Amino acid sequence: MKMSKQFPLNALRVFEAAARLGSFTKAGDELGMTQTAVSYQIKLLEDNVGEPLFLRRPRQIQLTRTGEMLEPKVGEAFDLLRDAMASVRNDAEATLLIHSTPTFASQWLARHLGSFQLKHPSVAVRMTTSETIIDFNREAVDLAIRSGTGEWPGLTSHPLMSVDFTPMLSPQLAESIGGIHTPRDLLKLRIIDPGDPWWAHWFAAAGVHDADLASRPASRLGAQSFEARAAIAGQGVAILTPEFYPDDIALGRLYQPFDLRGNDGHQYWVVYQTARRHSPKIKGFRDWLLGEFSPSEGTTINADRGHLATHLSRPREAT
Amino acid sequence: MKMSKQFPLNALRVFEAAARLGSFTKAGDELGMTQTAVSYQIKLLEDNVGEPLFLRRPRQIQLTRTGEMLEPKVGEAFDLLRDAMASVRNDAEATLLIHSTPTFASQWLARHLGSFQLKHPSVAVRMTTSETIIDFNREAVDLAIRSGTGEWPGLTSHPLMSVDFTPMLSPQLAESIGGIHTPRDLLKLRIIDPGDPWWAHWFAAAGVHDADLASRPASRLGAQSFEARAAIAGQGVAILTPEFYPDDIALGRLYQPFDLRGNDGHQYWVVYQTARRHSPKIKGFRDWLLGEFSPSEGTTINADRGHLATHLSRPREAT
DNA sequence: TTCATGGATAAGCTCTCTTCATGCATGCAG
DNA sequence: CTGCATGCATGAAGAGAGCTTATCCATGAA
Repeated sequence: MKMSKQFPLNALRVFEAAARLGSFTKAGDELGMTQTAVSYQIKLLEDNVGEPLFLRRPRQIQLTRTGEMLEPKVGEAFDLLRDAMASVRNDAEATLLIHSTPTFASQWLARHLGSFQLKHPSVAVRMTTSETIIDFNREAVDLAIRSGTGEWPGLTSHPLMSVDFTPMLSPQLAESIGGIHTPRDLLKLRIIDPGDPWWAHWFAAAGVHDADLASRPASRLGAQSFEARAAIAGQGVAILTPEFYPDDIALGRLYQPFDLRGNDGHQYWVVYQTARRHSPKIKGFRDWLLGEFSPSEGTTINADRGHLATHLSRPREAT
Repeated sequence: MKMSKQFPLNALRVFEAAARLGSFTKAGDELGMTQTAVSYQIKLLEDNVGEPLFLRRPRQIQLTRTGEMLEPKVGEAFDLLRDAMASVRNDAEATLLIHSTPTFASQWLARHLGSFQLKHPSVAVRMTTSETIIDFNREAVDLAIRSGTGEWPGLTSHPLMSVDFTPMLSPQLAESIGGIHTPRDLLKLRIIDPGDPWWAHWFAAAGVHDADLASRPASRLGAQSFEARAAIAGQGVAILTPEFYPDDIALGRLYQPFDLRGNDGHQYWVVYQTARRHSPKIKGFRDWLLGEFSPSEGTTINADRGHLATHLSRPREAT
């Protein structure tokens, strides 16, 4: 015997409406079904209970004693369910869980998030960061920002910006060796995190092939922002993404000696589960984010479920 | 938009079980469905809420914050529903509503009901009476006893006893005219309710065709039991159903001068809605009642829904 | 490694539930 | 008092939700 059908749930919902409204027809209207269906469901419930719940009088129905016993509890139960669903739905819109790389979080989101809050005052944002790429199935995250190729099955991704990199240092440090005139000049200075493949990539692009980076003392700081702090403090030259430091550049704390930027083909993406693409808060954040990156145009392309994201939309500045 | 599907009820039930048991598979077992179906229902609910409710970890699932919000309320609501259904089901078995003709109620049921109570101590009997035949759709009645032909659409009827009738009077009254020797002797006495068709029927059967009943003063008392009281009090001769007065006969308060009994083809029946034939309390009462009327055999035949009752089972005493 | 566990996905079928059409009883208006 | 409107029941037929079977995948344990 099926435990499941311990009691006919739908029939109870119909009963609740019928008892409340005192009419099968009205109940049908409220529930968006015909009077016939209501009649059927009530009978179903009566069969299940083994006892009539309504007396069918000519132009009205009336609860039996049994029906009167049932009605308040059932009503209360459905109130609870309605309430539970409503609160969850509201809450579902109320807090947005964002995951980001630490760098993007501290260098970009931290400074821009305020404008999103202004636009969506009812949404509370909670942010988590990690270098690893999270699995939406295992972590409670609505939306993530990550770098990569943009191809993640089951997820939709929109490109935000390309991850360019170029050496940066404090103007004071540059002046200490009489200015940086050629890429090779950089080698006179301490290289922050010389093991970073970005350095090799950039020097190659700059035509410097004999830079002996491997022999230099390693000093991986982990997140790019730490390296930036170190560079600002004059501790050396770092290879950074300029977009992340507009303020430091404007204030003269960081200096980009060459226009040449490296790019390893990765970009930043905002990603979310394709199945949830219609969630208002997700849509809201995505649209805001894309708007921030291309004020004029709002190009957006979806990945089809389960395969191959698409991209396009030029990064704000190409090399 | 369908109001009805405000929220997916079945999905909520499944969610409740899954959240409680911490496993889709176990929930499926409890609900008597496959893991696949559980997965489907949960996804349905998540779509509806717009937010995941479980994190799918390798060998376990875990509620998200949203799921945790939902679980207690939903659990409570289903407890309420379960409780409501249980109490109604119990109550459904706990009280039995019987309707009867006043005569049968006072003359037969009143004296025998005790044995039913003994047999079914958990069932409370509430009895209503009226001369009219009640409509099961309009009155809250589980089971009725009525006289008639036994043919009522939608109802099942079992014959209890034939409604025989024969003149009865107090022995004292009989003696006051030197005893009752022939049917015609009765005409020397006051006839209680001479307009009752039973009298004409009986006199005709007795071969007395010139009894001028119409001219006698009418005195309809309504229920047969009142007429019996009057007869016992010596106020005249009444036409009664002897089975109803075994005690009065045994105690010498009523006297049946002739074996001849009239019968107009009606009998007493116990009837109930065929659809409810499996209700334990109804079955219990019916079986008890039929047992009382034929201790040896328990013949019982159902009427098919909507048509033509059947009968059989000989009344305890035929004419 | 291999096995066992637990969940997701795909496709197809079943049976519940719904609608449509109709009937019946009653109350109300003219 | 007749005719109309209201409200529920019944029966037949169709749609589609929801279930099952079959299969796959990932992980933790032996």
